[in-house]
Amino acid sequence: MNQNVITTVDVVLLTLAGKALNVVLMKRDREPFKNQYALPGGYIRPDEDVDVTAAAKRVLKQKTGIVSPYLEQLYTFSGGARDLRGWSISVAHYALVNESALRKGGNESFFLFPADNVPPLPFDHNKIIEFALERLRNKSSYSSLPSYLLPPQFTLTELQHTYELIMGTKLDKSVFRRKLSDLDFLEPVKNAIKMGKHRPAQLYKIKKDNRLVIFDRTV
Amino acid sequence: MNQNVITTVDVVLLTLAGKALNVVLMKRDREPFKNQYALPGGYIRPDEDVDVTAAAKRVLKQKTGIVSPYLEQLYTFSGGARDLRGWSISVAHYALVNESALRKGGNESFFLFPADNVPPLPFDHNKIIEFALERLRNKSSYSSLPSYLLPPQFTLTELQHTYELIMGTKLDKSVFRRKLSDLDFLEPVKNAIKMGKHRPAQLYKIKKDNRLVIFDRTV
DNA sequence: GAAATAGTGTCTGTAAGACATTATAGG
DNA sequence: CCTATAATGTCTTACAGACACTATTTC
Repeated sequence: MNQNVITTVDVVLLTLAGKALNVVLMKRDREPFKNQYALPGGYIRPDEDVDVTAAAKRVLKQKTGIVSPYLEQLYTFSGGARDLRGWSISVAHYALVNESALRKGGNESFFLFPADNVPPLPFDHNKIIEFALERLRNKSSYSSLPSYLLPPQFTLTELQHTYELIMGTKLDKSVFRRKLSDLDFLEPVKNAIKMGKHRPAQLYKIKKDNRLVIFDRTV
Repeated sequence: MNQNVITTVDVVLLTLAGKALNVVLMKRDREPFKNQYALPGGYIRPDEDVDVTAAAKRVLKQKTGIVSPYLEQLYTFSGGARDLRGWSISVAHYALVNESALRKGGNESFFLFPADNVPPLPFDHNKIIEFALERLRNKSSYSSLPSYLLPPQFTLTELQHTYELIMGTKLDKSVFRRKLSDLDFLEPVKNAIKMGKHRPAQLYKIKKDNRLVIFDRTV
């Protein structure tokens, strides 16, 4: 049975750059919309991919060179209207990476755009990005998700600023730190101090290595 | 380009029956797993369905006769291992319906099973049901979602019991009602009173008709 | 010492939880 | 009257928010 459904994956890769949340876009190397900016995406390959998330990881790696520490299925976009080539499914994913890992691991073929100011894109890619941002905002309010945008070690102020940036709200320093210590998912890194023209700051890392921590309260 | 990916939808239809959460299952009318219980599901039909959610609604209607007041995309399950026929995608949805609407609108070809005691099912259908229950539990804690399991009019005690059943926790009556009135999404139905061998109870309905209400706090 | 940021302490208001009390039906 | 449930009130505690204060570095 041939249903003639095009099956693809797209990835919304987000990172912090220049004190703003940025989306990674690529110039399409083929028709349709050749040479236009779009999300990294591609066909599912049943012979290579064990499931759609594996497909998303493969596509991200092949197109950008990046292996993200956090990648999650977002939503499945579908229909006959979104792609000229026919009725299609895109299982969209989103991923987070810290900027230095992106600069180091990436193959330089991609471009960063401020997440709140993305140009009009082909297909329904603008909508997919909106979904990703909404998911990120929601999930950040009750999890350690924003830490994937930071390097492995960071100060509490850096973490707070990241939460503030994502959620678009100011947080009180004292309240934020009280909650963090209640949530008990960070640990100070011995002898790791961030210097500056002021009192130095203790560096922290996530306790459970590289695992998303879900809180029972909001930050 | 033929990718040979089987594209399907499955629906986890949940309802309240006998003071428990129940899943609707059907006996499969074709191979594989003919005559075994499974989730209502079917192929996506690009010529009929505008998107996957339309496909899920169509499949649910055709197989069970039911049009659910609430149906939401859940998660996309995929891979070469889940279906003998080949590499497949199932865009799973979940839906809620109150029991009397199910009895009235349904075509009697389905079966109810307690959601916490579903028999082993073909494909990854047990896993899909687990996902649906987890989503229902999560979303219920901060929304009016459980009201879709109740008739259009209900008492506050019935609503509270529904929340308790879904989330598996006891709630304090006074606290629950205080929060509900703060959340301001219910309205009493004039002259609608539920009688019994005790003080009669006021009947309520959701203010915004048939719309999911998201709270900024938990119930 | 001044500037800048790190890090902690204190007060207050509000909301949640526990529980008691009153209200209103049937028998 | 008793029983059962509806509906509301009260007290206490916990936590969020606001803000002040202290600490430690560079210049």
